[in-house]
Amino acid sequence: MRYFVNEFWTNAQRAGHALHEISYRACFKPQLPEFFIDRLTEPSDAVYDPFMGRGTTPIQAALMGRRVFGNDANPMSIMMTRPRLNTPELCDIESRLGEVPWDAGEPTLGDQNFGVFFHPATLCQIVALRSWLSEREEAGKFDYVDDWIRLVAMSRLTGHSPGFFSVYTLPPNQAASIESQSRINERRGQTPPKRDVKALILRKSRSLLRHVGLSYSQFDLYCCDSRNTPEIQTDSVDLVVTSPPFLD
DNA sequence: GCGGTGACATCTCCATATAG
DNA sequence: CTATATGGAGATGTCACCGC
Repeated sequence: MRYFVNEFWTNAQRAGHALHEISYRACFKPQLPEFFIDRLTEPSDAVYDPFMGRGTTPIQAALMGRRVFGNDANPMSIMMTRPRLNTPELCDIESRLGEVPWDAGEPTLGDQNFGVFFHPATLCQIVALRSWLSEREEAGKFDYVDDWIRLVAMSRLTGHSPGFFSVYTLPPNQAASIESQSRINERRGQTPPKRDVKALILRKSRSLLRHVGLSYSQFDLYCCDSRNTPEIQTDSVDLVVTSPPFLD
């Protein structure tokens, strides 16, 4: 048995299951919920995070065979968590990506403001994917493969290496305004290069799924004020692991 | 005015994994 | 092995706004 004492924030403790590797404004290491889930629950017990954020606690609990309850007031949380609790096969992702009409994207004037981040051809591909996913949703065809593709696309939008859709910018857990990105481009003497959206989504998917995937049905995710979650029955949860909203 | 404050705004450096 | 990709509950600098 290995004990990590006050070592949950160091680089040495960062390695976890590949499914955790989604950037977010703030994210604790999976070893933290793992530490408590391991000691305080048994398989099939229910674990709940009322402020799940990118979903580290639900993902880790599911990996450990626990039942999962998750909640966050931010609707993006479900988009970032749900696809990783029920992962598609790589071949299904690839064939679905093949259905997207990548050349049909028509950026609006508003979209074109993001030209400081994206090459025009890349922007067209992003817009094509966005429209296609919206149409799938409206037609009631949106499934777990689409859910996965949306998550990976969101996680690839901007970053500071060629694995992202954007030109070099701040790290993916940070945000640069359009004005500040103009300054970054000028200082570095750079313009956004062409990027292959489909290829990058596939590459990140391969990385996220390089360990065993998750096919898990025992999860309930909500987008509520955590003070009022009537769907979660009294006494139905064995352990709460969370990190409440913080001020920095 | 003045010091303290802020789910701010902007940007750096380093450990680790992986490719070659 | 070396080179590159990638992720940072990070590390600082601004500046409107507050109570006094």
